[in-house]
Amino acid sequence: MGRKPWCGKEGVNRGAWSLKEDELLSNYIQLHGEGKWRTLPQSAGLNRCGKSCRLRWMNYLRPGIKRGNISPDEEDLIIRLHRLLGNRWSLIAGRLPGRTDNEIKNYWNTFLSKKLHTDVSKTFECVRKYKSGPTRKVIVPKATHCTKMLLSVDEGDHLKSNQCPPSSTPSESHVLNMPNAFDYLDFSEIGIEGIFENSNMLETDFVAPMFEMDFHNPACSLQFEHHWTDLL
DNA sequence: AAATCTTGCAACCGCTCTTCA
DNA sequence: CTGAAGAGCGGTTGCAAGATT
Repeated sequence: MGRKPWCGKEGVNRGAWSLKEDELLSNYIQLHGEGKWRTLPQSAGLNRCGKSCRLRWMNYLRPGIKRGNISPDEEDLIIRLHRLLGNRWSLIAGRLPGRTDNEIKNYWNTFLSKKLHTDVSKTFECVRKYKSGPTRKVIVPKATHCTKMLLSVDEGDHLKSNQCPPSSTPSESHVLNMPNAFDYLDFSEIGIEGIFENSNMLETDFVAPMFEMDFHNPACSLQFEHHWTDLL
């Protein structure tokens, strides 16, 4: 005995919702409240899948939904939250009143992923220039402990299962497989302004889709530390 | 002006998680 | 503990509208 499907594949309306359908759904939910999505369509007189009704209500009909015009502040928040949470659209949406996970996901896929792709290229170019430049007149506050690193999602996934590198010998550690420890610093802790003060790049331009990882084990942090303090 | 391509977004699908009997 | 139902999530698709050729 399998589980019952949300709705039959045939006989229900699909595609764009009509005004009348929206009205029926809104009226029903205002009277009876949300929930029981499977049986709602029949009770509300809708020839729709319950799942479809839920989606329509959550993303468009629910009171307080904002549509379009993502403000610069909201965009900035989305970028920051995405860096922290990844593709957890519902969690990100939870921090943006009136915005839905679907809208944020669409916005990310159509605008921000492209924008950030460009920014990452700019970032690597900037880092390259910094490292190869003849004059490096910057003063960077040196952190004494590395307690946090930003890793690419793949590496983050790898490390999540091993909070510490598998080898106690740094040279054998997979950490060295990272292209450059410089790329993995959490600049918020050591002062990105100093690093880029002579470049044309703004701190706000330094945005990359990275996974933030905290090291709760101090010994573990120290294993990583020399990889990046050597660079400073 | 017509055909084709691109883009943005609403909606769908399949899966997982939670709840409850 | 188990399994079914309810709910939610994230990836993907399909289509309309605008842009380009």
